[in-house]
Amino acid sequence: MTISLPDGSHQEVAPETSAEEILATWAPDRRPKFLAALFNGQPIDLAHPVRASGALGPLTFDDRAGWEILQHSSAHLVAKALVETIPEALPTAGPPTDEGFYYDFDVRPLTPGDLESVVRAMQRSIAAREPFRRRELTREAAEAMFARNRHKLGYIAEIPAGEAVSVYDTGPFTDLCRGPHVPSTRWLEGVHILGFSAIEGGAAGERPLQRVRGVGFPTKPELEKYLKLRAEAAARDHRILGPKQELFLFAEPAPGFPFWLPNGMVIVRQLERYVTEHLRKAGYVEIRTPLLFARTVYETSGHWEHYRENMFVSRVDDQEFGWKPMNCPGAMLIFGSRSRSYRELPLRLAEFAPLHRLEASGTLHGLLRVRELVQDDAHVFVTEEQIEPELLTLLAWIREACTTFGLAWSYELSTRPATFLGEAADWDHAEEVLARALRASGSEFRTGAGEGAFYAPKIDIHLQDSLGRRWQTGTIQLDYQMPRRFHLEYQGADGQLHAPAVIHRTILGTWERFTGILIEHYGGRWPPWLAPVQVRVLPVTERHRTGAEALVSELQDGGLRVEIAGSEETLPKRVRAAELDRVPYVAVVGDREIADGTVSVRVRGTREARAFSRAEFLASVVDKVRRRDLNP
RNA sequence: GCCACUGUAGCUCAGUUGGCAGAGCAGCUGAUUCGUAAUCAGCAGGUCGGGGGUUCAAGUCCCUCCAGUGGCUCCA
Repeated sequence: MTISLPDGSHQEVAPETSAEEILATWAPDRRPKFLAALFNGQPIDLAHPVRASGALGPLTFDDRAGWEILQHSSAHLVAKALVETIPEALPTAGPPTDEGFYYDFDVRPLTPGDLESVVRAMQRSIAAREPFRRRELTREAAEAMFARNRHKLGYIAEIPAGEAVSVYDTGPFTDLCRGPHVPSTRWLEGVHILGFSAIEGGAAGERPLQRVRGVGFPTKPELEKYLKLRAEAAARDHRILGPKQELFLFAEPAPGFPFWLPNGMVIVRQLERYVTEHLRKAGYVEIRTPLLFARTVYETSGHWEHYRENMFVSRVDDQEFGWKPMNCPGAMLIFGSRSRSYRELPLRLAEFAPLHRLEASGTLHGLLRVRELVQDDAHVFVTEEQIEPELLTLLAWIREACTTFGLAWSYELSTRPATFLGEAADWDHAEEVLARALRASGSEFRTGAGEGAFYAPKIDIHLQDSLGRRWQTGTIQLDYQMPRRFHLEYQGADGQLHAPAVIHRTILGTWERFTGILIEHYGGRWPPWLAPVQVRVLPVTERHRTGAEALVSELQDGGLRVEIAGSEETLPKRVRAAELDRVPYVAVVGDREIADGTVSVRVRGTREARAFSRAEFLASVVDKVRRRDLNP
């Protein structure tokens, strides 16, 4: 038998030689990293005998496939430990996920105490270095083995006839599994249980399954590195940092409805200003339409049929009024309020109005998922020919915006959902136009099949915070439905009446979610242009207050947001407080500074102070702010 | 909305088998007037998430509601 290896070399081996032996001979020094193998593109156990000529390569934790194998083996370990702890538990399935693995059990609700026992059982198994052993059974033997577990019987029934039914033994525990696995539980010493929760069971009325989630690493130090990163992420959580920096808060009688505090409003106003500057340049006009509309408007727009479960509805004089969840109906009514000419198009109507969405209570999540929100929204009414150039302008703007904020972004093309307005052919066309614009702008994108809005397909912008988590913010939707439903038309150059298309779009998305992401992305270290307080002035002693106040006025006259921290506390303590508050610039004024007209400036994150002339300091900060630099 | 868990001072937390509600930080007052990450002392701050129940006695046990957290479902 001839085996070809990844470096192009070949080995002649006897049949039934294990993958491990072949790979060990091929790369003895790297052997400890190998946790499985790839034979002709198929992952296999290292212990698996090779029975034919072909291409063989190793899999390590650094390969995606190897990573998944380790996650899946970790899931088996959890199942083994849980069944040891609760013998009547029925394991169902335990696949790898994007961030690790889970295993679902048909069992009574778990308690934290159960989890502790499970962890101990896992540690015992790891210490015992139990091998994962594959066995292939007949279908009948497998059915007999799992007779007590109807979930497993269901999986067995799904295995195509003719395909082997394989199980893996880990010590006395046996699980139905296609494999492959790591050679032994020794590989799982970096396994960590992230949590447990109930999930929807199979059929209605069945008890929920209990899901145990975790993540595995081949070694403890790798796990510790991951846990450290998670701790950092927790420290950046906007739900903690936001109230701490007095940006926003939530109160019990208003679940999902944010309160913006003075510091937070500074940031929101800066975002607003950033967007409106662009609106002016890009030919938009602003409108403001009602927050409530009678039900009939939503019947026209389709919201009543497709979005009502997410709407707040109020009854007024025996009439139902819905709080608007989106701005589109108002824009449609304005467009349709008089006859329109093609000369008015593209008509770009921007509206930053509060929107209300009755999000399910369990989905609320700080600023990232709220019930009252404000989008940097606009509706652009266009002719067919104007669509693509407009889309390209928008994509360029999004690129510019993400660069300004220092955020990484990605696109998702969300296509026709299960229930939708209009004709499938219109949707196919709109989806193609969006895809073409993305390609023309040189952007890569994923496709979210069925994720579109009920009235239009969309390009969603996903932002990544610095810890790699993804959030949807901006959106560009190409809609042929709503203009028709509102009977909108314009008179073309040909004298005929035509229906416009409308592009619904946001750039930053909502102030709420975008600010939440920024808090986590910056970890509270705001760029100077966004920082609620840009400069904090510290007089060394009370004698220097007048000098400090003079500096404050000078900086304020220059347009900066400045505050003074008087001498009630010692200087080192005030410096510490400023550093903890992440103030970009700390300006100290004492005898020396007053004598020579300078200011001693400590830039956030640096340990030493530098002397500037007052004018020079003001000019440099103003410049950073004007250019929207990311760092002070 | 579903399942589990959590809720004690502004924040972080302690509070034993049911038996007098505590600490640190923040805040306030006073002293100190200080040179780049914590000066000292004192004071104040609590419907123990809300309501109901068991008990001689409830922060602690039970029921219920609310909010939050994690997942699920959802997500223009």
